[in-house]
Amino acid sequence: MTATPDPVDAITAQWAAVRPDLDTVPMAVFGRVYRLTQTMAERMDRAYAPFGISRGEFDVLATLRRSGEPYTLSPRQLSATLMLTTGGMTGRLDKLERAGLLGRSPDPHDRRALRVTLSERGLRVVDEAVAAGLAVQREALEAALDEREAEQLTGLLRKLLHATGA
Amino acid sequence: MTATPDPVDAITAQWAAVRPDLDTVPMAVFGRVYRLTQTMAERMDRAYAPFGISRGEFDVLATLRRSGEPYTLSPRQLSATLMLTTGGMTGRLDKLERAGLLGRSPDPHDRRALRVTLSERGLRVVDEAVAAGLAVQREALEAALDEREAEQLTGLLRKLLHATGA
DNA sequence: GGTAAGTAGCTTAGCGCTAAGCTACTTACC
DNA sequence: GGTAAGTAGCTTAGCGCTAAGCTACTTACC
Repeated sequence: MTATPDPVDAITAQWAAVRPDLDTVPMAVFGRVYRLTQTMAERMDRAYAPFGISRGEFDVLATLRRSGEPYTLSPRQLSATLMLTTGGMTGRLDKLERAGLLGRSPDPHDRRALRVTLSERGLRVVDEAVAAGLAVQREALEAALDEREAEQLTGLLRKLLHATGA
Repeated sequence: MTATPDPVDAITAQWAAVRPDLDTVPMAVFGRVYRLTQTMAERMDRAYAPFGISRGEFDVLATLRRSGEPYTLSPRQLSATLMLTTGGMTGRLDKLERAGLLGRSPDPHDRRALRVTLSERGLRVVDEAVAAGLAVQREALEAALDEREAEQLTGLLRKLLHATGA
């Protein structure tokens, strides 16, 4: 292992010292996955901040955007896609509606349901924000890995994600 | 790409359809990192539940445990290691102290400071819980990757973590 | 057409966190 | 020894989430 050690190496080394019976390979992988999520979360927050939205709010706008025209989904579809309770989704939609980034209208076919639609401003904001977010991620990725390695990493993560039942 | 597609492949495909100008490689990587954290978080919660502790509380006990005898650190050291505000740490320590898994005592050299020490029960609990948690992670890892791949993944993640400033 | 089971979106209580600010110290410097 | 700056741990207000439960529907089946 000639690579520069990182905080996770320090943690596994500590465990190896006090509990040499433990296999530290799993924590070497998942510890880094967890920390990557943490450190990137901060960076993404900063990328979306100029647009006045949080990561969670971006996710709502992005889900509507990538569903294609007319950029309309139900709160239920959104909460299912984003693995969020309906209560949590109500809060996010309230904030985004107040900010004028989307609108809620009655579903013409089901009187229990609503249709959530991106506003023109919402469309503009998400189109700029997604580019800003991708730029931050690409910067981190390209600073660390070449194209072949990035592809390799994607493949390994896909396999692992399958095994965790995603 | 002969691998079975996963939910992240579906998302990148949707983006490619509506915004073909975007480079989806970064989201293919970080989207999976994020989802892995999410799905494993649920599994780890279930692994620690029999011991009556949450993931966050486990992290406190584990940090004390791997610091070695006498399993003592200050609240400040703990909150710095776990990247948590001191207010958040106060709450975790309160819960763990009430559960009898650790104790707080005055620092003999600095009257502002405290010393947090694992109780005997805390030591037993964390030793069992760390094994239970590792078993869950090992199960997922071994179901997905062979030894060479796991090593490769660790190396790629270490590089990427460096680039995100960890 | 009537009724039971299911679903959509919302409200509420509670949880764990952060940001800000507090008191009680300790440290550095004159 | 006095004073300014720094630090430890705590409290409080506010945030975004979940779990549970609600009303207003829709669907399936007799």
